[in-house]
Formats: sequence, C-alpha cells, structure tokens
Amino acid sequence: MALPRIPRERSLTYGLVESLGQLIVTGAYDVQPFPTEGQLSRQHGTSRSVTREAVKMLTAKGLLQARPRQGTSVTPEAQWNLLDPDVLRWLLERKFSLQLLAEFTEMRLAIEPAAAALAAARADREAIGRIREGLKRMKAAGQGEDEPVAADIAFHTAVLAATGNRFFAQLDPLINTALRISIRFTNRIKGRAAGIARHEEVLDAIAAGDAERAALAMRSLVGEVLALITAASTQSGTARKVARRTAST
Amino acid sequence: MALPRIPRERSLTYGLVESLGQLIVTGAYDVQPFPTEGQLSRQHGTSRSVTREAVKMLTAKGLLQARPRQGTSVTPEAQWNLLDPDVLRWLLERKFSLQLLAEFTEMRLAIEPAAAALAAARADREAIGRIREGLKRMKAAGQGEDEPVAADIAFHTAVLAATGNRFFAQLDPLINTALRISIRFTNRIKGRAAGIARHEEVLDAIAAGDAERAALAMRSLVGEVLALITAASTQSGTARKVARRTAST
DNA sequence: CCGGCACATATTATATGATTATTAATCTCA
DNA sequence: TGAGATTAATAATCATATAATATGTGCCGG
Repeated sequence: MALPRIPRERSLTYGLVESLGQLIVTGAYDVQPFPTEGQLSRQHGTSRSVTREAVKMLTAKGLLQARPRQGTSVTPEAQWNLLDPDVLRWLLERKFSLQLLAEFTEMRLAIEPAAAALAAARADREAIGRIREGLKRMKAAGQGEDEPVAADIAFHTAVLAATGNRFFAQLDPLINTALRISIRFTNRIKGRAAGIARHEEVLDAIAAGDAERAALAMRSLVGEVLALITAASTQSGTARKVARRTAST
Repeated sequence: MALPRIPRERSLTYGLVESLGQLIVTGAYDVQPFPTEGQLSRQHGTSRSVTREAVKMLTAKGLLQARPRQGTSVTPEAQWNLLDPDVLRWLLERKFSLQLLAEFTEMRLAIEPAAAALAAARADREAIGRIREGLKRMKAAGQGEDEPVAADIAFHTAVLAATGNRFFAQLDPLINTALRISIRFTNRIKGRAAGIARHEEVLDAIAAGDAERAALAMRSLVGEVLALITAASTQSGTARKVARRTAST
C-alpha cells in the first residue's frame, strides 16, 4: 500500500505565515505599527524574500495590505477572510471568544440542516454509508480524548460531502476546526449519550430520503450546541475558564 | 470632501495573480504540466521574485502547490478554496457553468433565509434603513444595465450586514459576484417587476421583526432563482447562450 | 496666516544572480 | 532482485541592487 505521503508544509515561509498569522489575529499589532519588511526579517531571522512571500500569503488571506512608503499594515478585521480555514483556526485557537464561536454556530445552523436535506434528497448510497460509518465510530469510541472527537467530525464531514455540492463540502475544514473547539467546550457541560441519539436521528432521516425530517433533526442538533454556547456567554465564569484553557493549548 | 482613494492593486504581482488564476481555473494546465518558475517568468515577462510571490498567493488560495524537484502543480479542484472571492470570481467569469451557479445558489438558499431571520430578530434600525434604501434604489432604477444590478446587490448586502454576524457578512463578496452573474442570467428569462414585490416582502417582514416570515420570504425569493437555473440547465440552448455571453465579457 | 507645489525620503516593488535543500529518478552492487 | 548510494532537477533561500510611489515637509507666493 502506498505510504501516506507526508506533506512538508514546514518551510521557513510557512512557519513565518503561521507565526505572523497568529500574532496578527491576537492583536499584537493593534498598538504598535506593523514592522517594515526589513524589521520583520531581522525579528524572525529570515531573508527578505521569505518575509515578502509570507506577507504576500497573508495578503491573499486578507490580513495584510502593503503600499509603498506607507508600509505594510493589518487590514481592518472586517476584511479578514474568516472563511479561510487558516484564519478561522488562528482566531479560534489563539483568540478564542464565545462570541465568535456563537456567530460561527449560527452559520452552521443555517448550513448543516440544509446539507442534511440535500443529502437526503440525493440519497447517494455510498455517501450515506460513510455517514453511518461515522456514527458507528462515535458509538464505539471510548471515553478517551481524541477518538470521539474525530468520529463526530467524520460524521459531519460525511454529511457535507453527501450533498454533492462543492460549496457545502468546502465548509468542511471550517466546521472541523470549529467542532474541535466546540466539542472541547460542550463536553464540559453535558454528556455525549443524548448527542449520539440525535446524530442517529439525522442519519435515519437521510437514509430514509426524508429531507424535511433530516433538516429538522440536524437543526435541533446544532441548535442545542448554539444554545449551550449562548447560555455560557451570559454566565461568564465558564466562558472565561474555557477561554483560558483554549488559549493555553 | 476627501478624494476617493484609488486602490492600486495593479502591480505586476497582482496582475500575474489574476492572469494565472484565470488560466488555472479554466483548465489551461490540465493537459500540459504547470511551468517551472523559470518558464513562468519568461512566459509572462516578470522576474522570478514577482513570479514566486504570485505563486505563493495562489498557493494561499489553494490553487497551487509546490515542492522541490517535483515542481509547482495545480491542486485537485476539490482543494480549491471556492469561498475565496477571487477564486469564485475567476470560476464564474472564466469558466461559467450552470452547475456551479446552481450549487452556489443552493448555498444561498441555506444562508440568505437564515440571514433574513437573524436580521429580523436583531431589528437594528440603522441596518434596516440600509435595506430599505437598497429596495428604493431598485424601484427607482431605470431599465439601464448597471444601476438595477447594483441596487439589487445593495439590498442583499444590507440584509447580510444586518445580521450582525461576521460570517454572514463575509459571504457578501461571494454573493455579490454570483448575483452579478445570476442577474445577467435571470433577466433574460423574466421581468423584474415580480422580483421587486418579493424583495418588498422580505423587507416588510424584517422591519416587523417577524423572523419566520422574513426567512420564508427570502427563501421563496432565492428559491425562484434556483428554479430558473435548474430549469435552464435542462434546456441547454439557453445555457449555452449565457455561457458564451459570460465568457466573452 | 493660508494654499498649492516641488522635492526629499522612506518604503515597498521589482530585478538579478548565486547558493542551498529537497526529493524523484537512476544507477550500482551485493 | 532489492536495498542503498548517486545524480540531477527544481523549489527554497539568500543577498544585493535599482525602480516606483506615496507622504510628508518645507518653500514660495499671496
């Protein structure tokens, strides 16, 4: 069997993109002006080529803008491409806020029920099989840390893929990232048993080709998550605790 | 009054990103292998710095990947970041397909009703004012080419902004691009009078704070567009005509 | 005191050439 | 035949130089 090709993605440039991306989203450059190319190079011990290429990548993601004489600067947050997986990841991992997680979950609440409905309408056998597989993994998973999370993610990924719609599928990495954070968070509050039952409901409806029921089931599933999040953002004690825990990861 | 600052965005690098992006999405490199850095530089008359930085930007958008000895290559289409405004624009403008437009509209059908509901629930006076303004512009607009389109886009933009949710707002440039194409297309088929009435319905519901009605109204609005598109993709005559017209723009 | 205009200047943009690191492909030898 | 060494192609990185471009800044005339 073919060896799982190891993607490098660990060049100086990519490393710098990661570092800078995280620094930017955490607001490190909100007070001090963004350094010039030369300063950046010196600070990170990279040549100007590497620096420039990293800056260009961040520009492509909407985080930076550069003009001669004026220098490079962080773009206003409204222009950041939140739908870029890297940007969302940096934000959720490095500048966690219940507000942001809630807003993203609001979008999930729009997307995932529709995805379930599309999957049910499409009724692709193979795709449904993969959803079922995800659910099985959830049931089989012990109380460890990693596997239950991976299984849950596999379930949602499979639903998105089953839509046969490239844009829904494209949301997968975003939802993955948010789920990882989200699960870490909701697990604190309630057990997983009820969750599995709800997931089962979604699968049943999709397998039965009942789009409407699938959408409703998925809506209640995601809606519950959103409810937990918004509830927590009022009782700020929990919120702060999670924020701290996440930031330190 | 402050002069409208002219964004440059017309450097060699950005120009090359545009050219290459369009070439890539149109499948120009599906048969021949992607050129090496040196070849690219010669072909486009740019230095290697510019070439490399453009390639890096396209890498950030998921269109390219590069490894030593193996060279640069176009990533499989599934990995393209369709949610990047540039990528979507290149695809819709240079490689128009009813299939893609339909898939995007399916996503709009998930997003926009939810956005309308959120806007209604939020009931931000000022934001609703901007929606109303968009509608007024639609009514006032003559039969010219540009203004009605701009007004329609302003309406949808205002609704997305009124959600107060950054992710919904982030979808704005994508929906703008798709709308421009979409309108160009649906106008061929039916007049605009009915459209205005539907838009009015959405505004009324939002202004009344009736989330459910707002969602329903928006759903029927977008649903109609989707119906037109899917209907057209069966009778391929129209489809081909639009495709040609779009490609030549 | 004010407004406009030329100009110096800091910074990014572009160009060029050389060197290094990586890795697919090839070759060698047991 | 297969494992290990070698080769070669290519991106990655570095270093340096020149060009383009805004943005103050100061001068001048009113």
